[in-house]
Amino acid sequence: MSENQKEVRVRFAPSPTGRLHLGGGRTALYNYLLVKKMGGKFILRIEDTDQKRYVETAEQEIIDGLHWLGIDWDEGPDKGGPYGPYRQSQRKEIYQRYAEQLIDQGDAFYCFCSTDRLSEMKRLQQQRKEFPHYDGLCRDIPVEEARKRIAAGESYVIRFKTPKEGTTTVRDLLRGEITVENKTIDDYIIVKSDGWALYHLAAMVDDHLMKISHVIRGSEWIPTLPLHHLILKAFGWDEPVWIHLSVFLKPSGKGKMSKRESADLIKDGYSIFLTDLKDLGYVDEAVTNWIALMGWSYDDRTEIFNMSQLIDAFSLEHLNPSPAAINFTKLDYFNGVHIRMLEIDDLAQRIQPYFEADGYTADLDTLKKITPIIQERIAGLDEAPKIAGFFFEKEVHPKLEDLVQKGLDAAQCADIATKSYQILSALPVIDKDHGEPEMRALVEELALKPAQVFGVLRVAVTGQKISPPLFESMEIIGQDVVLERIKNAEKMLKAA
RNA sequence: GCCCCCAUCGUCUAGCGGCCGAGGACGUGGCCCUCUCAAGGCCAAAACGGGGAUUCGAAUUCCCCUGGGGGCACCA
Repeated sequence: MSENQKEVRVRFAPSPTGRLHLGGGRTALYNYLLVKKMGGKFILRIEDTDQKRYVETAEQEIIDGLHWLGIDWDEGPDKGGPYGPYRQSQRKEIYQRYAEQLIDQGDAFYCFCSTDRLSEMKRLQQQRKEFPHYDGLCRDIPVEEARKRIAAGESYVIRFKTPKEGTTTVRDLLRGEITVENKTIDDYIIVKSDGWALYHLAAMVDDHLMKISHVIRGSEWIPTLPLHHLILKAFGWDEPVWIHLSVFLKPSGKGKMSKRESADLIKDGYSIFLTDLKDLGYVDEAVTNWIALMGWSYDDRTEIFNMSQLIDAFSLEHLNPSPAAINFTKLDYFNGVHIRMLEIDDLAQRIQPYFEADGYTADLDTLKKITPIIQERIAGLDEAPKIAGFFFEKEVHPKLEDLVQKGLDAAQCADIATKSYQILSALPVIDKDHGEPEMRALVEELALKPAQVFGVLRVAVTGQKISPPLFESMEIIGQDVVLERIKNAEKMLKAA
């Protein structure tokens, strides 16, 4: 296989330090779409070299979140693969070996500077309005001497030896060439004093060993891209195609969302965390569609996509490098659209947990009858019990003020209830053919507006001013219960 | 402070030199439909940040400014 037609291999490499959010989900999505589109392998790699920040539950949440979005991988910690292990914490020796190689080649050096000296150095530099960077004190300590000091027990880190002259240019697929002066690239630490490699070394080593062809990652990596290029060059390895995605900005467009702001969002029914979105009533199809379109587009009009359509349509060329503000109202729209596209049985099953969460015992058979009449009325799965919970209530408790319709008084509404009862009780059954014609005749007879007559019935039968279509609802509730509820409303109105 | 990235309606975006007196979508306003609420249909308001340059011709190319964002850890 020649250079330009090697297999597409991409990776999503999250750090298990927190929760999977929108930005991570999108990065994973684009990686996944590329692979599915081009044919190739998707690798999940866990970057857990920092044991201090490790969060026990994070890895599982990442896996759950990705699965929820419909993303799956070919190689990863949970499935193995030919280039494992896929958890960096299990690859410590590999990184040490490559770090040694860099030392031997003269591309890295041992550094014995104390953190005290380093922070003092940084303080002085900032005072002089310079950018904080390593001053090079240990840069030229001969390797033999350094190894003696290490043998004597001195603590050390390994730093990459950056050239101080010239410039480095790296090509990013959507931004073109990025050039920086070498003197602005610090002698970054690549191995910590505890022996663990840092991202800059570990990721480059793994990407090479795992034969990654395209690196799609967040733009927060652009500043260290030249360093990564230099590291790859020191090893003599091929470079992947670099693709740096834009960041997500808060809805106002002013900056990234802070931890605090992210936590506060939930109060408004939104969240940037994937697993929260599910609980909030969003369907995965909508979330996938939504994040796919923040930073990528297909053409000037198509925007409703399911996963397979996304795969068909995806191309790197349509990626957009500019930062995008998160627009939750558009997510609500996508959610409504995708909910309306679901099959009845599917939707019925998906709303069931939300009824249970709200304390209703909702059987699937009834749910399947309700689903068609609420499908286009809910913008989120969580809204289903709010609008249709009364179907599972033994009795409803309408408010008198709701029962009395605009332009009418209680006595008039009581009369409507009385007459409705007579009409509906005389029917063999209430369904889509029996009930509405007769009731419309009553509207004529009383010379009232449909809304007034149906309004009394709606509140009496559902207990709510807002409900799914009246007659379909009554059919599901059943004639006996409907009549009982009308009778009850009639009593309330007469007593008023 | 230094380095880097980005720049079309409020927001997400189409546009890759003439098809643009700038298209779509969300949201907003109005109308229609209508048993409530939705959904749906129609209409409207709404943008190329500024200045130079290149060109017969620039939203599209180049430069400067401005604005916004990201980075500057023994985190990723």
